[in-house]
Amino acid sequence: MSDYHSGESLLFLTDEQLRQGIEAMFFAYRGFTADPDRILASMAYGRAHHRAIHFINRAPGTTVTNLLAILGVTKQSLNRVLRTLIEDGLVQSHVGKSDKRERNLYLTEEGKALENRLSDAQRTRMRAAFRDAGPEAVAGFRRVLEAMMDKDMRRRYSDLREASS
Amino acid sequence: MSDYHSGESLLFLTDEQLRQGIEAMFFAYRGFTADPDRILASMAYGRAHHRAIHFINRAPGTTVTNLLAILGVTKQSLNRVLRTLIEDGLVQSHVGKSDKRERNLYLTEEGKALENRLSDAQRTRMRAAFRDAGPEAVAGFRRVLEAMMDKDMRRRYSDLREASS
DNA sequence: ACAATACGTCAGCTTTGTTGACACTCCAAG
DNA sequence: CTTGGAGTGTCAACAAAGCTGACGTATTGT
Repeated sequence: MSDYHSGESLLFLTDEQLRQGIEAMFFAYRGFTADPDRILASMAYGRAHHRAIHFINRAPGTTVTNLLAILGVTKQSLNRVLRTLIEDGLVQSHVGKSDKRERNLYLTEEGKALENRLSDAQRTRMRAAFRDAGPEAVAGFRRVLEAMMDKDMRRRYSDLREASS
Repeated sequence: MSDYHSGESLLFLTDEQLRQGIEAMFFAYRGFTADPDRILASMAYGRAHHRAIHFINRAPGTTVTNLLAILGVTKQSLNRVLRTLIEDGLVQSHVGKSDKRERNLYLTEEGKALENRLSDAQRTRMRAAFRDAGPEAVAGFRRVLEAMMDKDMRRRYSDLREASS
């Protein structure tokens, strides 16, 4: 079960290598969320609020249904988070212009300020990691992560990339 | 705020590039946990059980305190998970030989069987991603992830790598 | 007119994390 | 040999964030 093409240069597909990849993901994801988590903990917010804020900032005017699909949670779960953000004046919900059933979500100035604080913290770590590893490593990082996504998530990820052109 | 050394080849450190890295981590981590999650959902277990099982398998005989540090949760939280695993006969807890305060944790045969099912699912996806991306991309992936870890987590990660030699 | 869609909300449950308090065992140092 | 502290386990209470199911309302499109 351990060697697939013994002798060839497929050593990077060893079970041991794969396990190291798994553990690297686990430990790195912890680092990845650590800085925003610290900021959020000082307020009444959690990771779920961060995610909502991030993607509303990324795609201003997005609808609830779209956000639901991106975040992969239930309506009820998102709604709880969204309601507190709206009550606290970080997010605005406007009735859709063409389709009045839809709500278009926007960050307020205060919301943008928090988004900036959070993603600044996260970007700082990411920037340091990218710089340490170098451009080729970053390209590889991105390639592996993209290959690891579910098919629909890969589509949404690509959509977001194209949207920012 | 967007360009740091305009003109140079540091385009990979653009805020936009960093944000894409952030989103890639988010979507990829979802894929990363999706397969084991599906298996666990069919039992009475969750991700926390998976993590405990993984690291007990990785370092048989590890102590509770060590596991606590690796997983980064509280004693009470881990204990709840560990207790159900012991009750269900997946994990054995032996009183330490030299220091009888410590408990050395081991997987039973049944525990190993579950560990195998779970990590098989996870490895399959990881293997596909690694193969798609190629060995150089994998090396870059690992380099970036390692740079993204907290310092103590990086140490634990290296320790685990060395331990399997 | 009617079915489907988008959204919000109520109620209840689960997992996994948290604090705080307390007890027990055991090791080591005084 | 006593005593302090480390390692462990457990009780209680709570919070964040996910889930299902059910229901209501507004709006849209057929």
